[in-house]
Amino acid sequence: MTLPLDLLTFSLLSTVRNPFPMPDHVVTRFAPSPTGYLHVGGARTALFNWLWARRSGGTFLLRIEDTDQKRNTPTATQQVIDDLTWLGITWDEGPQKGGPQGPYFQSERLELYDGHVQRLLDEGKAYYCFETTQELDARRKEAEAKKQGFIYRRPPQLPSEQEAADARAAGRPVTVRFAIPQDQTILVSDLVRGDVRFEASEIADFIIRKNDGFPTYNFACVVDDFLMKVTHVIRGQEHLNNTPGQQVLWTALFGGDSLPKYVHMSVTVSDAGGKLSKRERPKALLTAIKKMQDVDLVRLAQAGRISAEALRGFLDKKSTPDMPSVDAMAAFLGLHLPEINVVDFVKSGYLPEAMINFLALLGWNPGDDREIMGLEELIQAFDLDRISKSNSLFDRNKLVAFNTEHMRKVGKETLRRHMRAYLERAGSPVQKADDALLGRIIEMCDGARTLADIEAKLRFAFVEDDEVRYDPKSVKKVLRKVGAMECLALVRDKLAQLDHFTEEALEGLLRGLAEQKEVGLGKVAQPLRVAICGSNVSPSIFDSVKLLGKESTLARIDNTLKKFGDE
RNA sequence: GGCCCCAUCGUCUAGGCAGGUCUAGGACACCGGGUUUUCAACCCGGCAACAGGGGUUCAAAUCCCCUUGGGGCUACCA
Repeated sequence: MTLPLDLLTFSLLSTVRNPFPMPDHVVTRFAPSPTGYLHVGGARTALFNWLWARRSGGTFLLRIEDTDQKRNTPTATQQVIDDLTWLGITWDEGPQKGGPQGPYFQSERLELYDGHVQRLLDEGKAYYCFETTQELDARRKEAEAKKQGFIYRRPPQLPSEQEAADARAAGRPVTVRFAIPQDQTILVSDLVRGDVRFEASEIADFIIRKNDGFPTYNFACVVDDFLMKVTHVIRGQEHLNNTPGQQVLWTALFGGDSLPKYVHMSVTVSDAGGKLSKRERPKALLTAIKKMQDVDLVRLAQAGRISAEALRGFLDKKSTPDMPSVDAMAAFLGLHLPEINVVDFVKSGYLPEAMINFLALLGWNPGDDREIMGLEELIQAFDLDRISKSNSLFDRNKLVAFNTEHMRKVGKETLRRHMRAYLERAGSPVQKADDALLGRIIEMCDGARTLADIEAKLRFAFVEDDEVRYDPKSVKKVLRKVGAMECLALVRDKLAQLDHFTEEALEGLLRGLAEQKEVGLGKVAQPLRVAICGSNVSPSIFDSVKLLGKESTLARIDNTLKKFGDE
C-alpha cells in the first residue's frame, strides 16, 4: 500500500517543469536582524549571496529584518553597514541606497504585511489565536512530560473577526497563525542538499503576526522575498527546517511558480563546539577569569564600567555584560579573546581581502588547488554547485596564513591605506608618520602576518625616549646575558662617533665591531635592539637605529645602561 | 523526545553525482633541517585520513542500507 504516497510524490514533482531553470535576472539578498555586530557567520552568508549576484550579473540587496522590537539595538544597523563596507560587500538596493522595492527596513513595511495577513484571514488560510505565552508554555511542557513534540494545530472552529475584536478589548493577546494545509508531503528542492521531504503534519501552524502587530520572520521574509523578486535564497542550514513552512506559505500567497531557489549552506562551527556564536567571547573571558588567581574584582568591574553586582552576576553565569564591557575587561586582564564579530578581526589587524578569501573557502572551493584568490578571481570562479554540505570549523591559524599572503598580494598602496585606517582606529602613536614615511617603514616589516604585527614592530620609534616599555622576557633573554651590557656600552661609544646614521654606515660599524670581537652580529645587535626598542622584536637593526636617529638612540642606550647596568 | 542535515589527514578540503587511472592530491597546523641581526617571512623534508558494519559489483572513498558520531531546528528570535 505504498502506492498513494508514491502517487502524491509524483504529482508534486510533476508540477515542477524544470527543477532548476536559471532565472533571467538573479536577485539575492542578505537579511540580517540588527541585534548586534555582524559576526563571521553572517559575513559568510552575505558573501555567498554577493558572490552569486556578481557572478551572474544579478542584483544583491540588503534588507534589515527588524521585526523584533525587544531585541533590536539602535546602533546595530550602522554596525552591520560598516562591517559590510569594510569587507567590500556592496549592495545594489537597500539602506542608504534605496531601490524600487523599498523600504528595506521591515519595520517600515508593516502595512504591506497586514494586507497579506488580511488576505489569508479572509480566505480562511490563517486564523486568530488568543493564548498567552504562559498558556503556550504550559502546553509545551505538558507535551514534553509525555515525551511528545508540541505541534500547534488550529481548532476545529476558527475564531471570527468579532471574537478577535472582543479578545483585544478584553486585553487578551491576539496573534495570527498560518494554517498549514495538511495531508501532504512537502518537497523542498535545495540546490546543495537535493530534495528534502517534510510531512505537513510535522509543521506547526506558525505565527505570522505577533500581538504587537509586527510580522514574524517566517512571514515577513516570504512576503519580502516575493515582492523584492528574490530568485535565490542563500542562507545557513539552520533555516532548512523553516523552509517547508515558508514554501507552503509562499504558495498560498503568491502561487508556486514564483518560488525562489533555496540554497542552504553548512554552518560554521567553533572549535569550542557548536555553531560559532557571539556568546563565545564572554564565555572565553569567564573561563580565563576563573583560571586566574588574585583577580582584582573591584578594578576589573571599573575597567569594564559595570557595577560590582553586574560582575558578580557574570561570574555566577547569571548575566552577560555587553560587548564593550567584555572587551574592556579582556584588555584590562591582557587577554586575547577569540575573534567572532567582523570588528574583532578589524581590530586584530586582518585585511578585508584575506577575510573575504578565507570566508569564501569555508564551504566552497574552486575545484582546483587554488587557495589564495583575489576578489575578481573569486567572482569568476564562484558557483553554487561547488558549495559543500558538511559543516566547517573556523580555523584562525589558516586565516592568519591567508592574511600573511594577502599582506604581500595587495600591494604597497593598498597596504598603506589599510595600515593608516588600522592605526587611526587603534589610536596608535605610529599615526604620526606621514604617508611617505609610513610606506617606507611598512616595507621594513616585510613578512608580517597582520597589521597589528607591523604596528607592534614600529611603535618604539614613535614614543618618547623615556616612555619605552622594556619587555621583561627580552631583558632577561638579552640584556642579562654575560657581557651584554659591556658590549652595549662599547656600541654606544662607537655610535656617538658616527656622524651620519645611514644604513651602510651602521651596518659597517656593527659588523666591524662583531668581527673585531670575533662574535656573531647577534651578540652586538641584540642588546642594542632591546635598548632602543624595549623588546627583541623590531625591524632589522640597521633600519631600527636609522629610523630612530642618533640622538634618541644614544639617549635610550644611556637609559638602558642606567636602568639595567648595575643590577 | 520528535523532525531535518552531515560524515576523507588535527583543521579547510580535492576526488563521490558519470565505481577501476586513489600505494587518496593540495593548503594550514605540527615535527625535523636550512637561511638568519630579533620576530616574522622564505626554502627543503616528514608525519597524517576514506567513522564502523553489512550489502550491490569482476571491482567501492565513490552506489544502497544499518549503526555510531557531529550539527541544526523544535519561540509572539531571526
